Amino acid sequence: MATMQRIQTTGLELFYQKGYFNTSIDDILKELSLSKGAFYYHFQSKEEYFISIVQNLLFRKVYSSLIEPIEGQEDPLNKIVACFDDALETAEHNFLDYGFVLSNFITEFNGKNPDIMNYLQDILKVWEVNLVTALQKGKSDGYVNRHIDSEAVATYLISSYIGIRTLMVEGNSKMLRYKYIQQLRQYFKLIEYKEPA
Amino acid sequence: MATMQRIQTTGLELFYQKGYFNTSIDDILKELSLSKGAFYYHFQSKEEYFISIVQNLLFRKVYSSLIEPIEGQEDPLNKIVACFDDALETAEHNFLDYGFVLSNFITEFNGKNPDIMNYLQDILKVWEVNLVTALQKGKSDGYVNRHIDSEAVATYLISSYIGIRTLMVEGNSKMLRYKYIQQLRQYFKLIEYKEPA
DNA sequence: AGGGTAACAGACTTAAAGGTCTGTTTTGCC
DNA sequence: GGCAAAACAGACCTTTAAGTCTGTTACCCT
Repeated sequence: MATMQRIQTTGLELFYQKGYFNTSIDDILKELSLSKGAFYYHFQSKEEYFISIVQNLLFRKVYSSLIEPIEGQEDPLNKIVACFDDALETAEHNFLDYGFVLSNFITEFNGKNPDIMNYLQDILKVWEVNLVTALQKGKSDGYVNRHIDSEAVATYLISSYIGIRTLMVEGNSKMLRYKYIQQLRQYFKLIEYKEPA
Repeated sequence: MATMQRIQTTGLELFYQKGYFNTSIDDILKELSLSKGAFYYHFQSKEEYFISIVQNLLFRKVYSSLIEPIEGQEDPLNKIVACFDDALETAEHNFLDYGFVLSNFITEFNGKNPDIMNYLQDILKVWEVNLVTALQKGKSDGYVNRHIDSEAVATYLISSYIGIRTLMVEGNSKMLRYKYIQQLRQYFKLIEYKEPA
């Protein structure tokens, strides 16, 4: 793999684990057995470097795990449950979990770097739009109740996911996941299409 | 106000706004026009200082805004909605919002300082226990459906609250709050006691 | 083969941050 | 008033981290 990509991959891992401000360039280079020269040959600054990670790796990561599995599918509600459950299972199996990458960064950069915040919010926006689209399609296809507010549901879904991932860092993630999915299913009972009596 | 408390109060504000690791002792002292000598007379280290803030100010803050308004009240579901709505309104009126203090710190310290993590998780635990108790009491008092899993509901509530507060940092907090409360009410329709037919 | 450029090594500079230490001021008390 | 202890000031030390710069190695192309 090219050096530049290796630096990005390792950077995302460490930034995720320790946070952006708490991870030094030296930490990353030590992990890779590389030198300052190598790093600053490929990137102008730590900030520009981080942005490149966000736009490449982070976006792809969120997309492939939370957006793509739902996009264009039939039966959005069950797909969403399955997708969220998969994502939580992955998190559960990490020995040490560090929360939801995207929301961690949003928390870390809020009020500090509006530039980076925009890139992060963009990813959230794509996710939200995709959920709304899926719900609307679900209405057309007879899976979703036509009276629900798709945008509000999408917001609520994202909120709860961000929150449960934050809670899961504490340890008892298996139980949390179970409870969460259980309540998500309950919630969806209100959202799904009901046969007219 | 005593110097020690002033240092704590200002510290919580700055830690909240800029994060713990991104706020220097000098930042806080500059804000207060105090010197290093004053600080280290009252506190042993930055860490011990932060812990004192968590145990005093942070706990009280969470307790008074999210726990106390629900504790021991009748009709828990409506109380929870009102309480959450109040808390979100406060956040909404901050020109610059920095998210939910408690979950911000949890995100920041996770994997870095298990000691501090415990103190933070303790606050979460108190919140959760209180919600569960309120829901159980609601069952006895005929406000809450006896078949619901109180612990799962509490977890789901905390998750969604943490999440919506994270989302609200981006700006359009008024709309987010509206959508969130709307969906929360929907969700509670499943939870509330239904008159036997 | 050799020259040129891309890719990298690593010492160095500069700034900031946590913490120490010595000295000074203020306060409470007899 | 005087004195001891609490409360604070601020220079200083040490470490760390971002970024620079000069020099060296590896690779490609004719």
